[in-house]
Amino acid sequence: MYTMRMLDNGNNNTSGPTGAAALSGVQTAGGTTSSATGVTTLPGVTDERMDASSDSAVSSMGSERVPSLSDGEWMETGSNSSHTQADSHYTMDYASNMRFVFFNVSKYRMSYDCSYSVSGRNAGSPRCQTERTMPPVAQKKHQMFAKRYFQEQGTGSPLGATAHPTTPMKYDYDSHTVGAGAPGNAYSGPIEGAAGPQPEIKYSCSVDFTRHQSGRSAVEHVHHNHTYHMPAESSGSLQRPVSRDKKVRKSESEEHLTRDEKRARALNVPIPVNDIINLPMDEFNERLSKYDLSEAQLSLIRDIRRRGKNKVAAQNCRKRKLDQIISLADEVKEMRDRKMRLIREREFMLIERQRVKDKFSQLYRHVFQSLRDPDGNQYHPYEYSLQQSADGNVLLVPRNQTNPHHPRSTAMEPKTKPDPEHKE
DNA sequence: ACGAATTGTCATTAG
DNA sequence: CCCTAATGACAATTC
Repeated sequence: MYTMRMLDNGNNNTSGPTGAAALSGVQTAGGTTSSATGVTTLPGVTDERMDASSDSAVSSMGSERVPSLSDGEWMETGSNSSHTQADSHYTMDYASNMRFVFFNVSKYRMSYDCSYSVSGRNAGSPRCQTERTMPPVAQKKHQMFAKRYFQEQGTGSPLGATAHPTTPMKYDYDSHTVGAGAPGNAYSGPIEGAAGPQPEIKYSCSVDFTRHQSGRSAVEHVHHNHTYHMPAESSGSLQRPVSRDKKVRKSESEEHLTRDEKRARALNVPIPVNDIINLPMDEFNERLSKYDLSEAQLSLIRDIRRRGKNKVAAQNCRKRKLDQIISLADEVKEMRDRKMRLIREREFMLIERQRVKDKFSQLYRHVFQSLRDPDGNQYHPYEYSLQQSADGNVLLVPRNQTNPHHPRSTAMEPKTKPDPEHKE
């Protein structure tokens, strides 16, 4: 029975001391595993080889990332255009589909309602006794170096020779391969609302809606598929929208293959890519055990599974990040609104306070002026003031007896409310 | 040509 | 210990 671990071992064997192949550029540099896996092993398959190179991560990073090798190139043999029609259609289809889902989220190729985690798969994962060695981590720089090295040298990969430097790499990849979730969905909430009045929020709806359209011909637009993609089927075939027109050059099935699928096909991997990626470990291992797979195949399978899962994870991660940004934007808006409310409330309270103050002064004057000394004369406000004692009684206090610490307050602004009823 | 955005991948960490 | 999700970083590509 094969396990991922065994796959790793397989890599080790093949690629040497570094262990799991795919991961290290060093390995690749060594001209071993992956490149061997994806490319060299399959001499007869020219397309695949191109694919492998175009992919940023064939089983081992090193050689495969040859920018010059464009998927488009090998997909569209004889065409200088970097965009195959298939690509164009795909892009448009996808873009338009997601676009109307909306906002930035529309940018994500996979549907987001899929749960963030695919947990639960580990549960039944069988343990392998063989040692699993994480590949010594090759630094990315090194990996890239390796890749470029091959590219420049034209060695280690057939691609080097055929690569067309000016041909933009074309991704025919369909994320739906991963079979992640259902389309259209989450993110139906208007971001605009979230971002609210804050124009500074970078993620505005407008950005993407206009994207992908420019530069497309009217003809291409015709083929938009405004339906949501369904999760990939177990068959492993990609769910890229089927282009309904003219490209008949290659079989449609072939055109819609992802890079990994092409690689898998090149190595005659008997298990659908979708299954490789999505099957629970136990089922996955069970499936692997049914075949007698070469190390190259096992290595590729392992990489496909890893990439596939990580791709979904990355998409979820980005979606989540976007969610957080939106959420924070909402929070900011909410706080701003609250601040404005509080400011208005404060202004109201200040006005109210002044109003009560004035009213009190008026009452104070009225009470004070109504007081008379034994001779029937009014008390002079400079000589007396009204003060409230602790028990609530209002006292008429001579100014000179007031608390010296209190600045002589004007009669019009007593500290406490006088009680006309309790004069002394 | 240039920069921003998007996407896939790798490396790493944590559960 | 193994597997996987999460995530930062990078590179390629697109717009």
